[in-house]
Amino acid sequence: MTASILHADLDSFYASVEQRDDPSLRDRPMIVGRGIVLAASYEAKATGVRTAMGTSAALRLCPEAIVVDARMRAYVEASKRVFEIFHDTSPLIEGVSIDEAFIDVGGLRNISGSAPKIGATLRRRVRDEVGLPITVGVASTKHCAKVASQAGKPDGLLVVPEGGELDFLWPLPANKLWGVGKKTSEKLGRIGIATIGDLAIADTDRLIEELGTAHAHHLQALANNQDPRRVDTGRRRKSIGSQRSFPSRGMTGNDAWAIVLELVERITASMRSKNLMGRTVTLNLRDNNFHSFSRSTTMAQASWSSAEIGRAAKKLFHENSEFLRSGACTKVGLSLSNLTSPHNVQLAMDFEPGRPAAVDAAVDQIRDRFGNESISAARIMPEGHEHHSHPNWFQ
DNA sequence: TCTGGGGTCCTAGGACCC
DNA sequence: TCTGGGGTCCTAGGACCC
Repeated sequence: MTASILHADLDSFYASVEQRDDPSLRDRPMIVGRGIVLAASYEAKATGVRTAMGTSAALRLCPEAIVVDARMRAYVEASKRVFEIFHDTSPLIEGVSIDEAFIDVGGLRNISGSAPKIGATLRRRVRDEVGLPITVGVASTKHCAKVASQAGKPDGLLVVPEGGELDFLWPLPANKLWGVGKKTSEKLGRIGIATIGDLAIADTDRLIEELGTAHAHHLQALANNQDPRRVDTGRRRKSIGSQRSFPSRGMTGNDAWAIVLELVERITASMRSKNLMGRTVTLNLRDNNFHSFSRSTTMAQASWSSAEIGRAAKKLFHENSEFLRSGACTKVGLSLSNLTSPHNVQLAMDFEPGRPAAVDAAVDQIRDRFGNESISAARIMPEGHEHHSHPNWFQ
């Protein structure tokens, strides 16, 4: 196994974009996000500020920090440009999120050189062409490359040589493993596991008692650098959703329903633009003790119609109306899963001049099946052009 | 420290089918 | 009448990630 997997991860992505676009923010502690910290510059992180911390708490740690609002459009645009460089580097790209990807360069040695050389070139290009710092981890497995990029931050290139994986991994704290968070960390701590090395050689039966079979085997394998997962270029989205939270209590049932309707519109518009239909509708709720729960229903057919999804949401809403009207609800979310991409449907039919009713009938059929919003283009081909396709019929 | 908004994956029970 | 193993689908909850 050769070290040929890159994990490329933009550093403090949102904060770096802000510092790039506004020179007055450079080399200064700054935070993106009011409410909670979405990203912080390294100058702010040096004082203990962390992502997902309340902004007010962050300002207590770092009173001189400048706080700016998130500009999602700028981040999406920057991300696109960086991913273009990724795709220019290798055809084998697996995007993980807006700011990170795995890149398999195993087959490129004769064309582009060694993985570390490719990683160095990639970093230089992202810096020169997009103006952002990026850290690259290089290793023989996805997991090790991911841990390496975290260890290499900020603005670094960390290569774990073939055969050196365990020397690299074992001294690190167990929570550096991809998939070990707060809860799992605590469980590991209870049985005396502090480092990845401890986990690697821990008694498996004891581990299973604490974590369950699958989780225990998975983590112990990762700790031993056993990660057979390949860079997967064909990953498809599994769910799509939107949510709103309300810091204070006192949301009425009408407020909540208005928000549900707004979410339905947002989500169905997004689904149509992405050519996705969904069949399972889930209502996610949170109470004033920060306890979350969900209720879902599966429709007979996938849809992106706001009317159909709205009906499903209404059913879920009514089933929980007592809670929603109590004023205890602090968050409402809606998501669609069981996603499919509908084929572009072309309906070709002949009809006699003077019988447009036949077309109306066909459009009605489509409306019944896919919902009103699915019909965004309908054209009557002039004679002799009947076979021209219209690939964006359902965009 | 009083906590956003977007996701993924795993588990487990029950219904239902063969 | 009571019984098996194997499979899929649906629902709910939880941990984790960025």
